[in-house]
Amino acid sequence: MVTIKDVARIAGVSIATVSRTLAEPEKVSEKTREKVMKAVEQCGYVTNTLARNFRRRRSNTVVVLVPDISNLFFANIIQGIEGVAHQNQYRILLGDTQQIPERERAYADLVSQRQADGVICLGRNIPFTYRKGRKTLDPDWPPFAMACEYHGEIPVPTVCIDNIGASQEAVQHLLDLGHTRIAFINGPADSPLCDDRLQGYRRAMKRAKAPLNSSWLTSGDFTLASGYACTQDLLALSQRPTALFCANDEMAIGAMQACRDAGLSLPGDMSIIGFDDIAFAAYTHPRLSTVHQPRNRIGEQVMQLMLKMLKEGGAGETRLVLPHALVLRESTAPPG
Amino acid sequence: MVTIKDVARIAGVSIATVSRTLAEPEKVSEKTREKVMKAVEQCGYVTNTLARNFRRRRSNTVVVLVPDISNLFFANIIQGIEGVAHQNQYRILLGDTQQIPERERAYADLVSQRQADGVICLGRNIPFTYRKGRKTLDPDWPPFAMACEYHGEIPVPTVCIDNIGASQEAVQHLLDLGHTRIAFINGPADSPLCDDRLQGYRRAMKRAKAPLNSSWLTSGDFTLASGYACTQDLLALSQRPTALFCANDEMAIGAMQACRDAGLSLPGDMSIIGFDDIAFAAYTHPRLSTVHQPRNRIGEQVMQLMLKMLKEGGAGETRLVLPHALVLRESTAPPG
DNA sequence: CTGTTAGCGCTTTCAT
DNA sequence: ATGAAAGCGCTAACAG
Repeated sequence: MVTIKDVARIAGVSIATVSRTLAEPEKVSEKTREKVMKAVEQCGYVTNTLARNFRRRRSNTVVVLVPDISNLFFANIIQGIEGVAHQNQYRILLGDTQQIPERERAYADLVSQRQADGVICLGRNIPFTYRKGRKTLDPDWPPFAMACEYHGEIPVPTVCIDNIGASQEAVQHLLDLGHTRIAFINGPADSPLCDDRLQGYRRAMKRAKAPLNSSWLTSGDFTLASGYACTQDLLALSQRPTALFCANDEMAIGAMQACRDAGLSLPGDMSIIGFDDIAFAAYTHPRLSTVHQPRNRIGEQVMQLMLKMLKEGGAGETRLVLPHALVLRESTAPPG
Repeated sequence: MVTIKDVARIAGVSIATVSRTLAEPEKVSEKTREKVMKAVEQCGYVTNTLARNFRRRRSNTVVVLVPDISNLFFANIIQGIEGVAHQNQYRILLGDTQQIPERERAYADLVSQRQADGVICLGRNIPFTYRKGRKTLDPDWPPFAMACEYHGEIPVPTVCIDNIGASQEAVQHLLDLGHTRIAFINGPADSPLCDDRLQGYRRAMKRAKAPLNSSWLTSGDFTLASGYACTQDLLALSQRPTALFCANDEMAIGAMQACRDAGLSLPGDMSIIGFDDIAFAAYTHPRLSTVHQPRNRIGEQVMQLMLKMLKEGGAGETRLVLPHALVLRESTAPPG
């Protein structure tokens, strides 16, 4: 293996000079720089980043915890994160946690082991141990930020959208079309984000004086299959809803299938609106109306936030709320 | 920061003993082990993996190069890779290359920098420089394997399916239904995998003595939009096909939409068959017939292969061909 | 079974 | 502007 020593020997300078030339070229005379660069080329030297990171006590790597990479929603967020990371010489260590606390912990531990400098979490669990009821950030935690999700009590720096507002708008759209029997297929109940979407739903229904029927409140796990199953339950009700608001597009697409299988025509017999605006939403039949989230930007912004924390330590009580947009396509119509 | 020295001091042993206790507990007396473990707990010591990796000259990290993580097909493969990696104390550094050579190179370089021990490539490009026309593995390359894709000339260790056979079966299914005017929406022409799928298509058509019309051969880039666009072109032809074979499910779903927009009924006016069997394929209208690939297993196997190379160096001319399966759903029918 | 010791390759004072 | 030297925290001979 070619090391900095070899380069120094060939160039006839000290290893310190080689190191400087590579890291801070402006601090070295032009003549020396040339000599060194020639030597580097000649022997094919590549900096051993492992040694550098070890010495510098940081890894230029950020762990990104994803609940499930086979959930399309996260892909664009990751691309956003990765783009900014790449521009800033940072690497992304992707952890697909499947919401398993042990795996979340394992990845977060990479920071204590100096394999990573910070943690970005796209799921709803904080991957560090903390006393239940804690309401402040623990100064012992490494640089840590969340995207999409947020914590109910601890003010973790976060990039997200206004889930209450977005949800309310989606339901309002259904109400505006004349629906009042509107069911909601939400995500897991223990998620603050889903809490907010539920609140938005409630708020819209209440404001419109539409009946709130608890059997119209179901929750799935964001998969196609769970959307299908929840819809089957909803269709079996004696008081059938005429419209469905789903907390993500996958469940909405599952819901569509369940309706078709039950012989309903869409959107005539059932209006359906989703959330996220994944690419597939524009390719369903009928095309799915949904709430658009700026996924790429969410990723970019949370990585920027992380970089800031890495440089300056702490980011205060940042909560960056990015704009969403209702995208109306073909899956909603006035009640038959 | 708590280091191995602190633990040694508290436990009253040498740092070597601490290191041993943590790495090879069986080589240490039980009494010492207890002392050390207690000291570790007491001061909250965590091994600095960066220092360890530096000393051991390996990182226990494998780079996975993905052409596009927002392409669903890759997600399950990555999950397979990650699962096996995790079990073996390996980390995955995910590189979303967008097929940009510069980015592929940048990620592959992590190996020369000792940030990673090997490279798994899910795309079709070899991320190392090599003379055009080379037909053998370069011994200077780090442990390197491909999944799904493979190289036309260089015998890179690979895990894949029989693309010629799978493609042939898909087209044969269309032929069996009575179609002869079968168009093919393939992926990018410079991909060996797509070459094989084209060959399978040709073989099936030839064997059935069906007409081979070059205007029925199109290629997209595996996205929904490209499937849509290719289909529009196909529908504008005076000699319209009655069936469509698409090289992935996304393009097939795009094709479905284009057909519907053109007023065709599915599968009556147009049979469509896809490739991959992503989750969405079972939730289209009509449900998409397709070729199933064992994505999780592909990922698991390629990581196993990588582990083997990492341990033993070199894997010979391995090409592991996993079984595929035709999944018939509702999107294919006899020609109207 | 345990301790001593010599680095791994690099960055970073501190002199010069 | 450059060099000498001191480690970063850990592992792995080697000796005892």
